[in-house]
Amino acid sequence: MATTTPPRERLLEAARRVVARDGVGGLTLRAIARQAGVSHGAPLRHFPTLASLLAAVSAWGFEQLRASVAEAIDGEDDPRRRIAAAGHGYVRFALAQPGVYAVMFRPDLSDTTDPAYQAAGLASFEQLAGLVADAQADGWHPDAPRDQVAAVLWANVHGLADLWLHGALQSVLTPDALESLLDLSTTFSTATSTTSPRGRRVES
Amino acid sequence: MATTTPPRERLLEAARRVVARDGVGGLTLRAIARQAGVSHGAPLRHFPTLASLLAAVSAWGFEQLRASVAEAIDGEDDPRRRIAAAGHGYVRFALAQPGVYAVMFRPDLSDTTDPAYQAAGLASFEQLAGLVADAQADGWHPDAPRDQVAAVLWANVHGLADLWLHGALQSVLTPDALESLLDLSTTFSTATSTTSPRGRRVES
DNA sequence: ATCAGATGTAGACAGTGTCTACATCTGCTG
DNA sequence: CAGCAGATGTAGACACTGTCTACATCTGAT
Repeated sequence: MATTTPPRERLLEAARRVVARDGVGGLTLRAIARQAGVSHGAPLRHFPTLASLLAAVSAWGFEQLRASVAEAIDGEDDPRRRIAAAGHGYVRFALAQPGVYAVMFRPDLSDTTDPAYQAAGLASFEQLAGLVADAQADGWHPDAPRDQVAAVLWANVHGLADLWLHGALQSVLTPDALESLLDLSTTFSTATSTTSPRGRRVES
Repeated sequence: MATTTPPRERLLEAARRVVARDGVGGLTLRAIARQAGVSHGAPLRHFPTLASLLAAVSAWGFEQLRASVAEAIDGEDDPRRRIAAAGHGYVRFALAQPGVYAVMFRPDLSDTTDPAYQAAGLASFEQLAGLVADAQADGWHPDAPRDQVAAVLWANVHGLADLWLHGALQSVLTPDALESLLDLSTTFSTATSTTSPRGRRVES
């Protein structure tokens, strides 16, 4: 006597299946309806528009992303190593759900004004901001604005994931280079360094 | 007696106008045709498909991107500062042409197998790889693989530009924070630092 | 002048998101 | 139990899209 899955959930799962199989190009309202086994207009009973359905898919993605990061940092104690581990968890999610990840960052597909979308995205950001705060308390870039540091770290891993999924990097690197890139990236970011380059000017 | 612009060029310019006005969502073949003042089927006389037309737009974008970076690094001598300046030139282009920039990194819109697209993208990458090689010759991360370093730097600025244009960062930062983020990002990347964190383990 | 190629037009087709009118099913209230 | 209200689904329509095809025009070389 398993409780029947509510139609909203079934539609979201159908959308995830479709985007995993056909990519964002094949992610149409009617394809989702077909995948869910309902008529083409049925999804609009639960979402006012395709963009709002995809916003819900994105919100789900942000929650999974947060879980993937949480799992990756679990067990690490050093604040800087936790940040590096978070990057690995981030990229691991993007590789596991490339279609969902693409939808999450495509404002022309997802309705980015959706409250659930914004809340999930913000929660994910604040997860990272918390890690930054811990590292700053540990002496790492203590004077830099926390949210700006978090934004830069986010951009670093997002750029890596996005370019990788785009295929731009595979054409110039070996197909297994992503792990090395991540290590290199966190080496840059979280190096124990003399914080500021104290104006080492090269006078001609 | 100005030589009449060939139809290919007029279509590309029309596409740029449309995406600048209506974003990628409004970038349809028919809207481009209307903007160019021709019938809806005319563009297909010059491009086999919409995706190939957008690939040409992207190729144009990569050339402009390269020019923007070239202009930004002009005058800088120190290799590390040239890399930082390149980042500013990169982001400046993305902000100046947000629509074109979006098309450039959207494989579901642009035909990424287009030879001109790939060539322009590769040339842009090699521009950056050259800057990396110069910095490495100057003692900056001399042992890291050049293309991997270039890929990470590219990811850093691309992630920043992409998240910024997406609007994700404006909601948590002030609208003029992008410049600060860029500086912070290059502080991370090109800091004069002890290169590796030499395994500073914190045993519980 | 005549012909070929480049360029453009207009109509068709399947597919899309969204709307509307109509059906069914489910649970509550009289 | 009867009846009703809301949730859920269906089927058809509409305007719009990318692409194809048949037909027109215009330009330049032979």
